[in-house]
Amino acid sequence: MAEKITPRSVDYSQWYIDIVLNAKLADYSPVKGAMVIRPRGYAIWERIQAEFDRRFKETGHQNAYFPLLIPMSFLQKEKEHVEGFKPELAVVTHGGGEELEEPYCVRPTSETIIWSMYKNWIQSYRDLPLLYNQWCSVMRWEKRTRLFLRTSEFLWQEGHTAHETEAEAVEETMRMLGIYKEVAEKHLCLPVIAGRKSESEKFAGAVATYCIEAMMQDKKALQAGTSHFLGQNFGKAFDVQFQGRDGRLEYAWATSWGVSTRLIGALIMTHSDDRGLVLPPSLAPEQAVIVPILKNDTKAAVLAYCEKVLAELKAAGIRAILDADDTQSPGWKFAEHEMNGVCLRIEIGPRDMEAGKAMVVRRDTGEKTPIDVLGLGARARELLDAMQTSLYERARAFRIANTKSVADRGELLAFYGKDQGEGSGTAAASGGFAEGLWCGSAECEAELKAETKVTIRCLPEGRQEGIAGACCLCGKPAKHLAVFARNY
RNA sequence: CGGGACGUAGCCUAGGGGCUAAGGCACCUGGUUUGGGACCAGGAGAUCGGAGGUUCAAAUCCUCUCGUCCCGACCA
Repeated sequence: MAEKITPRSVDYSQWYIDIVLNAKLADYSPVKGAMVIRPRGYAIWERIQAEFDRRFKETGHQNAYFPLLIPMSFLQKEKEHVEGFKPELAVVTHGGGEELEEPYCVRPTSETIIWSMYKNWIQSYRDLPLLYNQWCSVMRWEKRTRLFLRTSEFLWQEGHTAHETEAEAVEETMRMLGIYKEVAEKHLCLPVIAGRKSESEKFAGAVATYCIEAMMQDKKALQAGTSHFLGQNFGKAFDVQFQGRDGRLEYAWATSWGVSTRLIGALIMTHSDDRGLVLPPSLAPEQAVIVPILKNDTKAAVLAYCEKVLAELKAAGIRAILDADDTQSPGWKFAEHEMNGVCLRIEIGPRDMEAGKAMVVRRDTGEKTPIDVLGLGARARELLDAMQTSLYERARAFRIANTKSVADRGELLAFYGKDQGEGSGTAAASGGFAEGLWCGSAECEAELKAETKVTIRCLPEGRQEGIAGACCLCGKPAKHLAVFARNY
């Protein structure tokens, strides 16, 4: 059984790939570095999208769409931006059989083309704020790719807003970070740390980058979303000036923020197990599957009974299916639905039918409970809710158990082990999150990275007050509390 | 872009100069089954990644090429 999935303890990376492929979430494509998102994976993305999109709209944002291709010269208008993205651009040099006068790049992110348009749309403070978002794909020519986590083309949303004042833009940056955290925790059941990036880790062209960071089961960090305060960098680069209430011209203040299909990778690496995918009920395409136990003499009766149960589940608002295929054995179906991450399995055979019961099995715990078919919808709902809570709590407990406060260099190095090795990714290899004080110098950061591959994931929000003590790297007076980890 | 491994059916693997390229999984047909990945019988599926060369003879040897994976470097 389950020879299809490499256990996490043997090879975490391979386990992850096995889950993605076997649960039919995605597949490798003929295009190097690009993957196909299959219907089962896309269905999850659609549910994630729906949660974000609703909140974007509730906070006043509108969806729009900008071109895939961006004139190369646009990228060059913001110095740091072009430096940051140039190495990973795909460039279009020909069109209609002729060489283009000016090459286009395939968007790696859309700040530049969007701000080139904002110039036309913003003249007065009355035109602000402009709160636009687009759902699209972007392309970054990555040298080394991993399904969902890093592919050359990926799906995401990018919000781009323009504001009258710095304070408003900062507020927007934090509002969106808050929405990311809320959806990550409530729906993806990912406990995340929200915080600010260090200078060296921030977005190319931003004044400040904020992020949410999650811990995967191998104790490595995964950046799950980012929100940038861009200051007036793009306003100036694209000459987006407006006349303010005082009659003076000022450059617009900007933010941008994004989450991508990488979230699906986070979902997998946080909750799934050696049997396959485990999904939070709120995002699972199938929340329950009824597996009938069919025997020759009782087949018709059991199936009819299952149909009634299915109707009751649906009436209770549960996304349920009936697996009536009689060419596969129940055991085969059990394994298959576990692989696919169906939250509840409801076994119904002649014995259950006689007793008016169904055997309900939770995907995350494997717990089996015989439940009266009368009122099954409501009970299933309770189980799904409990599962949603417990996935989050379990992940949170895991993160806490693998987070350590460190006072000095010795403790930090001991926590991560001298040699990073990556251990080809066995779950024990990565240490976890370390919390320590930091002086703020890029040298400390760079040195640590070179030595151990550990980086500052973020400076957690709300914990930066009253910092006193020595930098855990160099011993000089500290300015920040930092969360350290190896990351994806 | 450096180091390594590898391309044989949808997938995994055998065959390393010779006669009809072998097996497992998956697939199709029929039947018996069905409470943790069922069984029997039959069937379909391959110009052995591509090009060139050596040879009476190439999946097999040589050269080139394309591609994939792993490890680095790179990377929100």
